[in-house]
Amino acid sequence: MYAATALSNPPPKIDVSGLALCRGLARQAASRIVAVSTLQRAKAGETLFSEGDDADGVYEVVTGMLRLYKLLPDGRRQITGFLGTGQILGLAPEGTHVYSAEAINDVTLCRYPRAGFERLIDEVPGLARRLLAVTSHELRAAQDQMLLLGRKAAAEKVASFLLLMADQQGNDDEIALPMGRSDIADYLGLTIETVSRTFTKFKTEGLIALPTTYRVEIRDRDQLEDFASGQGDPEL
Amino acid sequence: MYAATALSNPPPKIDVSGLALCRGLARQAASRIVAVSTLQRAKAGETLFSEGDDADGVYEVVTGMLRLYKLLPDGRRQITGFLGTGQILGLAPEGTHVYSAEAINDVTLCRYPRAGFERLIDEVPGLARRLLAVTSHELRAAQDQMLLLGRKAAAEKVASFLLLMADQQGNDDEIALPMGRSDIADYLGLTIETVSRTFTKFKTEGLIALPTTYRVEIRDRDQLEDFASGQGDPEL
DNA sequence: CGCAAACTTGATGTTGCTCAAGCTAGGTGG
DNA sequence: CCACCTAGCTTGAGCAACATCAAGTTTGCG
Repeated sequence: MYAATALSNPPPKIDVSGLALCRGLARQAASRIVAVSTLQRAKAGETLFSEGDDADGVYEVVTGMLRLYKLLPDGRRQITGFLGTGQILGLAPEGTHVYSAEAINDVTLCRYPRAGFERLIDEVPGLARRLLAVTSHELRAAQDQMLLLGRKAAAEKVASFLLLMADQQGNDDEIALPMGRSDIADYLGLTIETVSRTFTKFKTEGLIALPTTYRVEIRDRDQLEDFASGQGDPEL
Repeated sequence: MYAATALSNPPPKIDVSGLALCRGLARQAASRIVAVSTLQRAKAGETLFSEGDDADGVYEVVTGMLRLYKLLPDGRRQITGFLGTGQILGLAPEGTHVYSAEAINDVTLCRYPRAGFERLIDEVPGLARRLLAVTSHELRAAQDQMLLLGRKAAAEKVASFLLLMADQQGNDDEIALPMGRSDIADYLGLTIETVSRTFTKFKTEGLIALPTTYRVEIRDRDQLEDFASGQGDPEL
């Protein structure tokens, strides 16, 4: 089912049509991009690259999930995003990565080395535009996250997070959370204790169920959406 | 001195070479872009467009300063950026603006209407790539801001803000703050009272001087930088 | 079955928010 | 030209939300 399974040594042909970076491009354009790409794997917890490293290429997540983050000198961490299948990372026109990237679980990636990729941007029609769409979409997500971090209360942050995850995963009310509580806390600008307490509160109120620590079931999406937009019942 | 002054009815020729959007493009490419552009002005407090509006075009700030922001239904506001001379806004590949834009003081803009601009992206060599650089740079700023909003304490936020403004303005220790305290508060995820108290504290400690409400002089950049990166003396 | 890591729950503390007065500067009209 | 007026800034006192510190408890793995 997963490409990762099929890939277990030695890696066979990639399913070209599935690469998100090529979505919307002509067949010939897509095949030129695929030509420079290589598959890469990372184990859970492994670091792909760190903030400040030379950007050696662009990556696309094939399976698994990554966390992107920035650190303060004293170790405080802000996770800027969780990336799943089809999402792009590593675009760094200024030459160095501005965030670190780690695998949350085992991850398969498609890597486009910098050298070849840079050339393709100018040569492959539509590619620059496709990348523009990708970064614009990321920018939009970043702005939503700024609103969340700057102006939402803890319960509103957690509700927004659950709905975002549900959205990313398509399936409406059964969410997988591959990341731990401390990743969630560092994504929402909270502590793990506050995240945990809020989960418990939502469970007690019947908004969600927690079959396991890493799995959430949405029970009352409407009320969760009210919370996420700041209209939740403050009594709860 | 300002283009705004020179422009007072009727607008004369634009100084093409000064348009930031065209930076790095060939002369002929630049002139095609300028051909579709029009000048536009906005008074202090005026709204350029609101979140959810159809994106009718791309803008470049020529003089003055804008605030970009998002709102929650109950009126809580998060300012996602302050834009000065040479900065681009309004790129919205999905067709609608994802933030609102207002003039802080009187502003002069260069507007590239959507219709013509879309075509140019495909036709003008290097333009798509130039736009990619612009959005990548914005994305970088957005990620810095996420770290600030999620993980920095009040004094660290204010110190970071002052240094950012100093940076944007080039001149090292005399900063103009065209925006009011409530704009600063909504940018940093604080209240105006906390911003005001922190300014007073920095002044008392000799890190800054406040000749007027809208003007800051940096007196001890090193210590301000320590604060901004979270290494400031917690005793202060 | 035992161990360690991660999560949950509880008690207490602190930062920054809220509410409430003053204060100041800039603009207006007498 | 000056006094007034108002919007915005500053300052203060009390409070609430979330962080911190400290045990327990669960989960998954060897």
